Amino acid sequence: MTTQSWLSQLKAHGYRLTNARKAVVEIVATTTSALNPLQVYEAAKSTYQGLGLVSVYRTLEKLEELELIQRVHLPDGCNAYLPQADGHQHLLICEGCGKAEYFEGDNMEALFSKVAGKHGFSIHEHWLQLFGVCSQCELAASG
Amino acid sequence: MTTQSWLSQLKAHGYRLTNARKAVVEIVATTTSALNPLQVYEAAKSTYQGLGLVSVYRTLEKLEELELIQRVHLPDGCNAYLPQADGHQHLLICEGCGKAEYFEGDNMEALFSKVAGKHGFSIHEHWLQLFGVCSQCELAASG
DNA sequence: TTATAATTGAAAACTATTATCAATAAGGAC
DNA sequence: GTCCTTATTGATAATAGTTTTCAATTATAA
Ligand SMILES: [Mn+2]
Ligand SMILES: [Mn+2]
Ligand SMILES: [Zn+2]
Ligand SMILES: [Zn+2]
Repeated sequence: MTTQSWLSQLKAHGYRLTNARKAVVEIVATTTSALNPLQVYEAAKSTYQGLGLVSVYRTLEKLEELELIQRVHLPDGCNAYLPQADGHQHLLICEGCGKAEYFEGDNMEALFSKVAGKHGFSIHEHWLQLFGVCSQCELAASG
Repeated sequence: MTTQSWLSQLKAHGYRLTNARKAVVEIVATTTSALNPLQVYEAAKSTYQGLGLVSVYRTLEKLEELELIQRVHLPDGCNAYLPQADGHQHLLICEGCGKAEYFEGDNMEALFSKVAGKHGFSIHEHWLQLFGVCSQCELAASG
């Protein structure tokens, strides 16, 4: 289970397993939509009542260092986090419910070399995100 | 000239042409790299000494409403602005000097329909940004 | 069980952005 | 040009989000 594996990795890196960290990891490791620190705090507090918002920030920072989560930029905020994808993947995000899914298999090398040549840049990295509506939200809207 | 055209558009929408607005427009309309409010403020102050940071925020807000500028998300900040592209274009950004250029002609319909089918989403929008090094920075690094 | 040091939450500090407000000045009427 | 109206201004205060500080707590190894 992801939660346990993340806790093991924290431990393996010398971090102690505290109630605050367990509660935060439990939320972030299993979320299907990107969450900001306040959203994590509110969700995790129902598991561990004594949790402080500061510990959420601190734990997110560590999870990001360990590359277990990644920051996601959205139209209405740029500090939301999601479990990190394996390898090079891109995001597909539902504008209705916020559900985020990764996809891979973009093949944009041709585009990149065309643009690189035309503009005289050498390209190192790219961001690609798709926004749309998931089937569940589609149904909810039409039903 | 872009600066004049932007000022005309502000005027056409009933906004008065003030020193503060002129100074901000002059900077933002001619920049080649995305600037955040503080950067605009500092650059524009050399034109109009009395400028207040608040007026930069207010002017940027209006320019965005008039679709003369657009917000750009970067790895180290999400509140930078650039003159808006004509039609649907994407960004190519230099990691060295911040120079931003637009490009068009991505053809990603095949990718979109593949992803849409596989994930059961209907796709409405996409973000694509390329990061790299421009020829000038390349030279500076090697020379 | 005990000792140690990492971790905690509360509070204070900081930063970026927005709202308030009296003074100013742009632009239309004359 | 002068006058009038009111949009706009910059200073200031307020707010929101995030980080730092710090004494108390607690996870962990001895
Ligand atoms: Mn890719
Ligand atoms: Mn496109
Ligand atoms: Zn949805
Ligand atoms: Zn460059």
